[in-house]
Amino acid sequence: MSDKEQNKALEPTRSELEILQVLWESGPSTVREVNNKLQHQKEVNYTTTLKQMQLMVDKGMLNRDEGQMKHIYSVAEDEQKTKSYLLDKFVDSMYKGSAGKLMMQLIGNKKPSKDELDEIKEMIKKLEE
Amino acid sequence: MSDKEQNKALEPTRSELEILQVLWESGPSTVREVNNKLQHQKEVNYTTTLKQMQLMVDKGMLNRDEGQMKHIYSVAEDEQKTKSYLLDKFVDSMYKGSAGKLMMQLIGNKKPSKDELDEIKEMIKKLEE
DNA sequence: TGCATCGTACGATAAAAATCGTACCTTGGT
DNA sequence: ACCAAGGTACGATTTTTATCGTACGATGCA
Repeated sequence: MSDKEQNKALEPTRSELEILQVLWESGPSTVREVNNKLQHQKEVNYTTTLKQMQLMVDKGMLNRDEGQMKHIYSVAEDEQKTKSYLLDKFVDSMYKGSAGKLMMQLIGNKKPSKDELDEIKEMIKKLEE
Repeated sequence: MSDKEQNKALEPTRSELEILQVLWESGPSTVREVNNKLQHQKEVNYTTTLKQMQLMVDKGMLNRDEGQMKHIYSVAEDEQKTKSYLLDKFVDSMYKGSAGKLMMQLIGNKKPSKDELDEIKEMIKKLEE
């Protein structure tokens, strides 16, 4: 797979991302299951979701198990890999690659909980060793 | 301005974001200046950038000073406001709103420099007070 | 004054993304 | 064997985003 095609699998469009999120959350699913979850957020026709997921298979973004009539779809790329990729792109484009700047903003926007803060401190400690 | 339209001014498309970034970096500029900077990243026709920026004015995303022949464009929304908005959306959709989770990932991805780590620790300390 | 240069306006079009209708297949129950 | 229910396939279309060509107005200067 070429780099460009490779990136296609990592650069979901807005509605592709919605589908990925359902699959990340629920694990391998049928189209109907995904569509049902999507209905919670927006109105969308079953065949629209079906088509969308078929296209995602073509792009290598999803895998499909055609064993049974109800095909089972699962994400092709590792969840973390995709999220890392998107996060990096986000940091690079919005904060010129400075993780620190983003964190400043983040802490200002959403106050992390005490538990989360502890976890972060833990990570920092490990990094410093 | 309705909420939906309001959000339009805060939800740039990919190429709109490229233009915003130039303007954030350089301040108010002419189309030619923006286009020149864009050329560093990709090949794009002058009139394409012009049209794009005109559309952005229509959306309320940019302001335009037509005082001289060379119109001067500037971003309409505050840079921080837009970035906050996008960051929130990103955290919400990718990390279910957990700033902590994102930070963990961030620390794992881009090893922040020692200085950045210190800065972060400083912020955490302040938050805990 | 004529003309090359650089600017805007804007319709047309291309390309990408999203949506939907319809045809048709498979399965289980009666 | 039939049919209702629910599945896939896929072409067509709509909507959104991106790009460009061409017309035409301003300006400066030989």
